[in-house]
Amino acid sequence: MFSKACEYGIRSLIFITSKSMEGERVNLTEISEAIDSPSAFTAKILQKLVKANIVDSVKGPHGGFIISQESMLTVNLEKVVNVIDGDGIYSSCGLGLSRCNEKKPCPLHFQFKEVRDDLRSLLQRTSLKDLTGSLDNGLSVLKN
Amino acid sequence: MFSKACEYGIRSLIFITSKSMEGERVNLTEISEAIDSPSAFTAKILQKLVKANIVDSVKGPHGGFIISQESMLTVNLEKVVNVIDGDGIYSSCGLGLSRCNEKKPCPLHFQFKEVRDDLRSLLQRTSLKDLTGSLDNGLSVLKN
DNA sequence: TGATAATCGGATAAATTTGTCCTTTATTAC
DNA sequence: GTAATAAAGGACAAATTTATCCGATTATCA
Repeated sequence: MFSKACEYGIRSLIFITSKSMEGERVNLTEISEAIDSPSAFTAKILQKLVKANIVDSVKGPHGGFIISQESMLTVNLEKVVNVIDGDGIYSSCGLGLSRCNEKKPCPLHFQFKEVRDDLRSLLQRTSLKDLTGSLDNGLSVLKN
Repeated sequence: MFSKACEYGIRSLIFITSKSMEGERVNLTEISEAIDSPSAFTAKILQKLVKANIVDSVKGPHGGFIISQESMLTVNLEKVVNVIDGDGIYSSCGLGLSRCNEKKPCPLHFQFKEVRDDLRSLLQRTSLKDLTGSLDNGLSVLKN
């Protein structure tokens, strides 16, 4: 569904958000251990997210990544997915046609559009903060 | 969403089904032209679908691919996707955790499961024949 | 029975995604 | 200011997906 990069990106952000709520910055090592991801690869993804102003980074000792109170409320998964994977997953044709729309649909267009729209609205209405609740009280995990 | 291979596979099957309803076999060249796909790559995918008994193939002059009346009714997209891409798209974790379930869910598990289940049920209830109707009366296309 | 038309199957190549390594740059603490 | 620390960024490597090529095999028809 999502790329590996996107999966790592979302998991990173959830972890960072969880720590940021307590005012703590987390560094790359902590992140990649917490979410069980290859650290150098995760670093690349975080760079993208920093450039997209989703997360802030601080260099030097006690540096790391942090998300502002505002961002954790306003940034939703749609934006995150869009930054990493692009908008293909909720906008492009299920059968791979380059121009598929109501006027010239693929045979699956109308049925598929519903599922795609549902996915999009799920991603839209889910903020980073929404995802940390279950994590913090131990009802969900970021690795296994 | 689906791999390129899967997209080509589904489009191929829709085209073959459409022709098979008129008792016509179609060869690889006709298929890859009709759906605008690389023919050698499409051949590989069709091999898989032949082995999975979704489509029949006949070698030699006037050979080609054909789908039985029974198959076009009983084969649904879930089976096709499963043969080509595996069942990951409707069974595996949205955030990439290897073991994610109600007991040990990822933070997105329950919301994501709904969309995934909707996708699965769409694929389950859609047979190959279902997809040919709009194509035959020109209301949908397989390339553009 | 031979020529031909078609799929089958293996090897290989190109492109993309995933992942690593190393140097540079910025920050903090001493 | 200097050393230690952490992200940034570039180059490269591995793995996977996408795609091509070609010989082998099989079936049909004249």
